[in-house]
Parts: sequence; C-alpha cells; structure tokens
Amino acid sequence: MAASISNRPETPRRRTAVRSATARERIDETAYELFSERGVRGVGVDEVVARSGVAKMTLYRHYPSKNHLVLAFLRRREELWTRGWLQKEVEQRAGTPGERLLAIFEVFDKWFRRADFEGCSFINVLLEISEAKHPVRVATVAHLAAIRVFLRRLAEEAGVANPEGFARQWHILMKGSIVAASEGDREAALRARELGRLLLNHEGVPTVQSPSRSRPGNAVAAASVAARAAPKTRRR
Amino acid sequence: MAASISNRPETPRRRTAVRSATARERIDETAYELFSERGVRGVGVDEVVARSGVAKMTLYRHYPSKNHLVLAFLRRREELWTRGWLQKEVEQRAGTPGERLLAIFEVFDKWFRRADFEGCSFINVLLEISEAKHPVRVATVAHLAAIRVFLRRLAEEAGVANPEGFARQWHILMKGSIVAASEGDREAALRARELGRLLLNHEGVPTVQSPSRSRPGNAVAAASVAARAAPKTRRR
DNA sequence: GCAGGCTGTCAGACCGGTCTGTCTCGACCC
DNA sequence: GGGTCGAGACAGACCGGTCTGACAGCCTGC
Repeated sequence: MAASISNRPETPRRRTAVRSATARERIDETAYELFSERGVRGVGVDEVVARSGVAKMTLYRHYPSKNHLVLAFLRRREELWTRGWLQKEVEQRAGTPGERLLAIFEVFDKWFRRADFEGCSFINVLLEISEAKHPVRVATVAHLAAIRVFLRRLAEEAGVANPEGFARQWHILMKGSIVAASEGDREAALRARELGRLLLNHEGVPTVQSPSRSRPGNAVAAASVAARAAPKTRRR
Repeated sequence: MAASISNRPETPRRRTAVRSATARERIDETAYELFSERGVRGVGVDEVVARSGVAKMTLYRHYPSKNHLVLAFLRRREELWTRGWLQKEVEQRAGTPGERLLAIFEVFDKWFRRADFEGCSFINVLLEISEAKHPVRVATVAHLAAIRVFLRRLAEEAGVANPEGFARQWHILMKGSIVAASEGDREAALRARELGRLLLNHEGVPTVQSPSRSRPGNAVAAASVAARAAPKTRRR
C-alpha cells in the first residue's frame, strides 16, 4: 500500500497564475515547517490541515496517506536544505576544493547558532522509525546518501585517494556535529572542522591555515567569533 | 542479556529468595528491551505490560507515569550500556590511554555488526523529542554528558592539552559513527577510528600503528577483514 | 449573456483504532 | 485476612482516514 509514490505533481493543471497560493503549496509549506521542527511522528495530519487552512479532504486528494506526505516533505527537504542551502552556500564560496569542504562546517556553524536550529530531518526521521523496511526510513537513507554524492564530488575534486571512503568519513563528522548541536553544543561545527582539517592534511589536500600551530581549544574559540544570521530555508 | 544488575531495589521488601523475578524487575527488563529496540514513542505502556506479564496497575504502582518509566529506562541504559558494557569493555583492554581511546571504536565495530544493533538510545530518544525542556530530553542530554565524563578521563590520562574539547571531539566521532551505522554503514566504526587516530597523532598521543604510511581506503578495508573473524552476527 | 455542469475547495461530522491512565474484581500467599 | 498481584474493562484524548454538503470559479453550449 505504501509502496507506490509518484514523483511529480500529478495534475498538470494550468490555473490562472494570479491565485495567491494553491492549497497544495500551502500544505507543502506547512508540512515542511512542522515536520522540520517537530519530526513526523510528533505532528498529526489534523495539525497540518488546521495550520495550512485547508480541508482534510484536500490534503488527502493530493497525498493518499500521511506517509506520502512525509515522503514529499523529505523530497522538499532535499530540494531546499541539501541543494538549495547547503550545496549552494558551499559552492558559492570560492576557493580550493579543500576549502570548500571545510566551508561545510562554517555553514554549519551559522546553522547551529540559529535559535530555530531544528537538526537534520533525515537523521531525525531515520531514528524516529525503527522498522527497517519502512518506506519513509528507506527514503531518509537515500536522502542521506544524496548528501554523500555531493561530498564525494568535492572529494574527487580535492584529489583524495579514496573519494567514497573520504565522503563517508566526512559525513560522519557532519552527522556527529549535528547530533552534538542538537544536544546543545553550539561549538560543534568548529570541533568537527578541526577534525576535518586533520583528515585533509592527512590526505595531502592543501588548506589555508595549517592547524599544527594552534592548540585545539584556541582554534575553536577563535573561529567561533565569525558567526551570524543564516537564511531561513524556505522557498517556492 | 538479562543481567541482574540491580543496584538498589528501592522497596526493601524481604521476600522469599526463590521468587523468580519480581514484577518490577520484569517491568524494567521488558521496558529496556522494547525501548532500546523501538524507541520510547514507538512502544506503548500496554505492550510493556503484556510482554512483562504484569498487571497495568502494578506498573503504575511502581512508576506514576510512562515518563517515569522512560527515565528509569535511561538510567538503566547508562548502567548496563555505558558503564556495564562500553566502559567495561574498554577498560579491560590493557594498553596505553591512546589505545584505550581507540578501543572504543573496536568495541563499536563489534556492536555495529550485530544483527540486533539498536543504536544509541540516548541519541534516539533525544531526537525523538523536540520539546527542549521535556524532562526525558533533558535526561538524555545528561546521560550523553556522562559518557563524555568517561572520555574526558581517558583524555586526561592520555595527556592531551584540552581534555574537555578533546572529549567533545571524540564524542562527535562516536555519535557520527553510530548514526552512520544506523543508516547501514557497517564499517562506520573503522572510519571513525581512523579519524580518531589522526586526532591522537595531532595531540602527540602515541598509538601503536602510525596511519601516516597507509592509504585511508586500505586501512579501512584491511581492518574490516580483521574484524570479520569476530562477528557473532550477520546482517542482510 | 446566461444556464448548467465540472472541478477544486472548505468545513466539519464521523469511524475505528491506539494511546495513557484509572478502576474493579477475584486469586493467591504469607 | 490483609496485601499484593494478574486480568481486563473503562474513560478520555488523539490518531489516520472517510464521507457529506455547500460554495466558488471556469468552460461550454445555447
């Protein structure tokens, strides 16, 4: 029952473009906000319906079940968070491949310091669902793998010996720092960046500042100064 | 797995020693199994009651609410998992402080390869609950901090410059590898261990085998072969 | 222009199931 | 016989999901 998921907007309706926001758009935006903040089990369909100002039947016309809505949310999360925010922020920072890899943690640093830091929805939902074959859980694993595709590309550009293994190690740093930030450690990105720099050095990838001079505590403290507001990940 | 490590049964009732297991012990053991496997939101009180063969009122006599039961589960998890397993396994491996730190990931490696690998309950429950001040969430943060106390002690013994910062970095490696393992990466512990070795080297802590000669991919692959001798379980 | 039909929408009642937590009753055991 | 316990009914809330009824905009045929 929960297996068939259509990937594209099902009705290619051409409606007058002036209509402020279609019901479906309001549903998608509301689901994004609520699921991002509170997870998928913590938010009921009724709340999505109420907050988006939409009839329940309207939601169920677009998504045959809550699972489908959740899967759409995860796709949107990849679109807005992974591609529209993380990758975009990293790629628009000019620099060597090694610097772009490290830039991930500078982007994370701003993210972790946001008052509305919500964590990584893919990790959150993954750990919310224990059933191994549940389609939503499977989807989170795929979305996390999509992040590694990006990491792997950066790793290849940096010329590391084993891009796949490198990407998985880098991802461990990212995930570990996200969990630490969820725990309350606002310096987690800087701690992970330092580990990343060690890995880059070990791989022979040049980075701007060699970490061999500075003590670890100082490095974290010094870099923590540069942090400010980040964009709210929403669009469309 | 039914280790009878009851530190202090709080009702000092004198019962005949032959009584197989008190109602409370059965509740605690059942709650431990179910909550570990499926999280706290995924398991209802009714299921704990049914599986432990106990009357509902008996459970509610010992724990005034499900939250109290969950808090007791987390305490038990620290007792059995953190202290009774992780710390014990690490400490009984003789070696330098650096080797004991790395031993964490060897213990993790066996853990990740178990068919019934359940992840870290503290992380799972932490991310299950979004409400910041929820007592259960607060408790998970405290239990995670307790793990860092152990890491910090090892870091001090290893003579690192900033034991607290080092412990937090090491914990990021642990948490990141656990999430990766939950995702399905069975080599996650070896990837994290390699990062840990780099950190130890950077801190000037001696380790047995220097990683500077071996390529990273090979290091993981080689260690994975070595670990394949020990696993008691298979997966997929 | 206008009637009528079609479609998408909103509002809310409703259903069966599950959740936490309460309560009763009867059996058992010191 | 009093205290403890197992079995299970029960209440009230909430869950995902269905269904009805009314309405508003658009297209088409006259």
